[in-house]
Parts: sequence; structure tokens; C-alpha cells
Amino acid sequence: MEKKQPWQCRNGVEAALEIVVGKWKPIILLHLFHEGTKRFGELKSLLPNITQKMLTAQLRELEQQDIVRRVVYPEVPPRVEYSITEYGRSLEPILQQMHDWGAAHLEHMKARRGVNGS
Amino acid sequence: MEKKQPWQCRNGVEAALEIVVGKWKPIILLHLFHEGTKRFGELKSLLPNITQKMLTAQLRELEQQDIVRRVVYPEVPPRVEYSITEYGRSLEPILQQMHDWGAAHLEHMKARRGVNGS
DNA sequence: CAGAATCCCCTTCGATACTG
DNA sequence: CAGTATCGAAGGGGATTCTG
Repeated sequence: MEKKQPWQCRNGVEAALEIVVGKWKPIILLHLFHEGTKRFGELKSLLPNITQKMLTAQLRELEQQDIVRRVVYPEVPPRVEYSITEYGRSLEPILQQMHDWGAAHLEHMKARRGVNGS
Repeated sequence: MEKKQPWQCRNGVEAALEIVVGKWKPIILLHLFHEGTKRFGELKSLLPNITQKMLTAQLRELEQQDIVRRVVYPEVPPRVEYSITEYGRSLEPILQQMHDWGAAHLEHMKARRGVNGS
């Protein structure tokens, strides 16, 4: 029952970070969490500054990690829909907690700037 | 009382990520969380592969963000000690949750590799 | 419509050398 | 001991073009 050492913990933390890190990963996930299934083009217009390359790449990574489900409809013109997997839902509390802490942190840093006159 | 939109949430998530992202940030934090105050050199030997440049840079960032306290003792040879601030402690549950989820995720992905025969 | 492919920039990080 | 300074490699990410 020895405690895990930090260098062991790091693997877990890094594994979690791998999912959520990336310029667009968080916002993609938040959209899919809150708004359900989205087509590729819908996501693209929700993220006005993202390039197709990036959107594709990030979505494919999330798909590999079983966070996002990708469904291709064999139609013309093509239609591809993305949604959060059952398993992916388990990420939501973490993102939520990160958001809460992060928002508070922004306040904290703002308040601190007023104080540190020294 | 409208819900926040994803692009608003992102700021919070990003703010949190900014603290924890970086090749060495998580492991530095874990060491300081679990083992308390450490000198620069101690940290350096706990993180065998880190360069001074990186260690210094990451610690300075964490100091700016009020997560880590840096105390310089005006001695010869110089001594500098780092510890987690009171405020920095508030990060611990997040790191913990990330570790737990991440560790489970590694298991999940391992298990999945056995299944996806298709 | 939903991408794949290509080119290029810029940041991050590592290696090394120097300093108070 | 605890840094700072400089150089260079690697990779993430952006702009653009092409395709089924």
C-alpha cells in the first residue's frame, strides 16, 4: 500500500492532458458536449478560425481515443457526423472542473494585479 | 441566467491548461505537492532529464501564476527554495482528478486494443 | 461537403557554455 | 549552487491548393 510516486502519477496526468491539450480540443469537446451531434461543416462554422486540416486532425485524434464517434453517411454530397461517445462523457466533469478553476483563477490573477504594488 | 457558451467556457479551460501544460509542469507540481519545499538542485535531481533552463523557466511561470513560492536565501553558496503556495493547493484536486481519469483511460485504451478486431 | 496534400512559420524544448 | 545566454532541431499549427 505504498503511495504512488510522482513520476508514476505523471503518466496518468499526461494521458489526460493528451486528450484535452491542443489549440482546439477543448472548444471542440465543449461544443459536442453541449450541443450533441454535429456535422463537420457545422463544427467548422462554430470555430470560425480553425482550418479544415486542424479540425480533421483533432477530430481524428479524439476518435482514436474513443472520445468522439465519427459516422460517415455514404451520400452525395458526403455527410459526416461527430458526437461524444458514451465513454467520452466521462471527460465532462474534468473539463467542467478545469473550467471552474480556470475562471476563478482568472479572477484571482486580476485581483492580484491590483495588490502587487511592490 | 443563460448558460455560458462554449467559446466563453474555453477561456476558463485554457486558463487552467496554461498552468498545467508543459512537458515538466505536472511532474514539478506533483513533487512539490507530495514532498513539500524543495531546493532548486533537489528538484533538478528529482527530474533527471530536465535542463536548468527548462526547470528555471517552468518554475518562474508557476511563480508568476501564484502557484509556487520562490524564496531566495542571501547566502554563499546561494540557496533557493520552492514550495506550493496556499492558493496553489487549490490545484491539487484537479491534478488528482486528471490523474485518476488518465490512469483509467490508459486501462480503457489497453482493453480496447484487444477488442477492435474489425 | 469533407477531406488530403503541400509548404512554411513559429514556438517549444534540448544542448552547451558562461556567471555571481 | 542557481541560475542566464545562445544556438539549433523538432513539431504544432496556419494558408493554400487539389479531389471524390
